[in-house]
Order: sequence, then C-alpha cells, then structure tokens
Amino acid sequence: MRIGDLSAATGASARSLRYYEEQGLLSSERGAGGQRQYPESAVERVGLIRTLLAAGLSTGAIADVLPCVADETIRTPWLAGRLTEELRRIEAQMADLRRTHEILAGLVDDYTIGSGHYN
Amino acid sequence: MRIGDLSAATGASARSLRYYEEQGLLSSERGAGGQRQYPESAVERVGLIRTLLAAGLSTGAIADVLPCVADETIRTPWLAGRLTEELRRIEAQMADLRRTHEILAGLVDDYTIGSGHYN
DNA sequence: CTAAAACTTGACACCGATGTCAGGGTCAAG
DNA sequence: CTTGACCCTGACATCGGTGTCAAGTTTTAG
Repeated sequence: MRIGDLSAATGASARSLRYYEEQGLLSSERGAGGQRQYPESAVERVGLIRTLLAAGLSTGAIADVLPCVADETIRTPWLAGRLTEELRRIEAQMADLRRTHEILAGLVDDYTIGSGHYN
Repeated sequence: MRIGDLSAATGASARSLRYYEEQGLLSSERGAGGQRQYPESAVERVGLIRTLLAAGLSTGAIADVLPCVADETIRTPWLAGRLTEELRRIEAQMADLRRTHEILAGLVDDYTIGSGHYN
C-alpha cells in the first residue's frame, strides 16, 4: 500500500507517517519512482505508535521500545530499565490525572446536588 | 510574601507565577515600589494550579474552572459543561495511559520471566 | 550611603508533533 | 500524450508553558 492508503487506514496524516519514518519508528520500501510502499503489517504498527504517542511517549522513547515489541528476543537490561522508566512516568501521570479528576468531579457533584436541592 | 517567597514555597519559578497572573489564574497586590505581594493563601492556590496543569488542563481551562473552586456559589450550567468536558478529556487520557501501561508492563513481565527461566 | 540581592517589564528561545505551502516527480485513466 | 490525483523533499509555522537574558527599579543589609 502507498502512503495515502496507510494514512486512510490509520488516521495518521501522510505528514506524520513520513515523520515516524524519519524518527526511525516506521520503515518502507521504495518503488521504482521513489514512492513509499508499505506492507499490510504497517497498519498495526502505526496503530501501536499512535497508542504510545497518545500515552505521552516521545518518538525517541518509542524508538527505544519498538524493537523490543517487534522482536521479543531483544531484551537487554538497558531496555528493561528503559521500559520501567516509562512505566513510572505513566504511573505518575495517572496519579496526577486522578487527583485532578477527583477535584473536578467533586465540583460537578456539588453543582448537581446544589442545583437539585438548593437552587 | 513576595514572589521569591512564593516561588520557594511552591516550587514554581517566578517566571511561571508572573505567567499565571498574566493568564488570570493568580492575583497579587502591589506594594509601594510596584512589587507583587501575595497572601498566604496564594501558596495553596498555586498548588492547585500546578495540579491542574499537571493533569493537562490549559491555563485557559483553569481560568474557566478556578472561579468555581474559589467561590462555590458560581455554578452556571455553562461551567458545569466546562467541567464535565475536562473530566471526559481526563478519562480519555487515563484510558490511553492504561493501554500503554499494559503493553509496556507486559513486555517487562516477559523480560523478567524470560531472563529468570530461559536465559 | 552603598552594594548586593530581589524585583520589574519586555523580548526572544525552546521543544515536539503536526499543519501547510512550494516546486517538482510519478502514476493511472482517458 | 495529457490531465488530474497522488507522491516526493524541504522549509517554515504553530502552540503553551517555561527558561533566560537585558536593562532598569526597589529593597535590604552592612
């Protein structure tokens, strides 16, 4: 498939797909005219990339982690450390979100109760 | 207290504190020489601002929500909508984080098991 | 009084993923 | 062949919170 097809299949813009390749997250064959050619499996890979991006991982972090996902035999101690580092970041971020969620949810509850009973 | 004290007390840089004021999140009295003067309560307020920022709320969103936190009588339907909007954003973000957390945690487990039993 | 420390405003720089535009190739259908 | 859709590279713009530097004012300690 060409870049437009992959874009349509994943929701990522062609710009983003080229960027992922530039950052080493995605590879492509080039046809005669120099146009990118992707295997079907690229759809899944882009999905994974987007998932990781959505969780706040940088392209650099993803570049570190992706080989590990692709080839399970690549398991260096360094990589394990890298993974747990990102896990800690995610856990911290979730804690931040929970705190704010509680605050805002509390306000909404007050509002609902207040408007229902007192306003 | 002056800006340096507030900075020390909250961990926010003086630059950030001025920025928060510029964005309408924080107010200050000005002394004779034009220097900012904060009440003790500012410490807590800055803490709240930072919590909300850490959860990914923009200064604009915080500006919308803060009056509501400060004065509980301010409860317009619009504000309730604004709050739930942010709540949904936060929930979506937590879902993204959970997905990635599972992926990465799975890899770490594989690594641990693998190194323990097979490597 | 003086020097250092703290403050003021204003401006510019950064990061990182993405948008967008320009100028030029490629490909498929008529 | 031609035309329109698609693709290529390269470059510059964007956003938002923060860092940082500059030049000038205020406060505080000696």
